Amino acid sequence: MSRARPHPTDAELQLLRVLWTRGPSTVREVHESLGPESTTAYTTSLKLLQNLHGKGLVARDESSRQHIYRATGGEASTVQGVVRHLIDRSFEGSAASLAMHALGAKRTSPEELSRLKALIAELEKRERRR
Amino acid sequence: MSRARPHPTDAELQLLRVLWTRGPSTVREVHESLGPESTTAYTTSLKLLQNLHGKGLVARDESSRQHIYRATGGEASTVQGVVRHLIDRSFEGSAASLAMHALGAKRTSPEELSRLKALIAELEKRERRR
DNA sequence: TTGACAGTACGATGGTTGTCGTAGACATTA
DNA sequence: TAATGTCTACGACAACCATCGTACTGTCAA
Repeated sequence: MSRARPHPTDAELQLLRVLWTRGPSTVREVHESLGPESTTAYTTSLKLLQNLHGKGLVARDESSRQHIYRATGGEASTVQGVVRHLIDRSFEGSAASLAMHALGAKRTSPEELSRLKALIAELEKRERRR
Repeated sequence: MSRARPHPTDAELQLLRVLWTRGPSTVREVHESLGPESTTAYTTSLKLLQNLHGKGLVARDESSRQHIYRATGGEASTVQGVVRHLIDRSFEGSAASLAMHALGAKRTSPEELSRLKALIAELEKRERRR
């Protein structure tokens, strides 16, 4: 039985995010995509990527000297795993509760609100079709 | 730089939740409100409550032998702190992104969807008034 | 060939977390 | 008073995480 994939930690998620947007990348590319607010050392990024590799959340191509990492899971499913865990653990299983707290926590642009409404409409349609 | 009020961890948040719904309670009351799926020892709950006390997230009345704990912050502000941190750290600052991932992660009842819609409408009204 | 450089591997460290065992203080009752 | 049970305090523990320093390996130009 192959173990379920473990969840990435916060720091790991940031690196995964780079891989999702950039596609397969070397350690250096990932590290330098982290933006100037990240002051951590190169070897920290390297180690985290290696940890992710150990967890099976990224694969790597070792054929060239510079290993090339890519995320094995899509963003949607990976993030949903993290979020689902959070919901169960801290929001009594209610996704809507988390969503509402999120909207209360930070100002959200009208455009994003529209997209959210569209998603809700979609979910309602699906619900009605049950 | 010590933060004024640190965030509770997952396990601590579960205890806080009990205090928010039950009101001020003894350790035993909190521990037994945890439900049967929690198999941890009494002293674990005690220690976590003491940690929360150390963090300033709960206060306690020591006048009687059984100390009585109560949450110092309201649920809304405390949870928002946690969620805001999560949004900044893992969702590129977008509350809507977290909200959408949350709704994608778990099925949500029509009733909850309605409440969510109401909140969005409220936010939009506020936005228009800017 | 050798020096400088760029890469990976790996161990060490310090912090946090969740968990529990045990010791000691206190109350209640026989 | 003594026995028993309940409570808090506290230390120990393993696991996990982020971080970095250092060692090792390979490449390439002079």
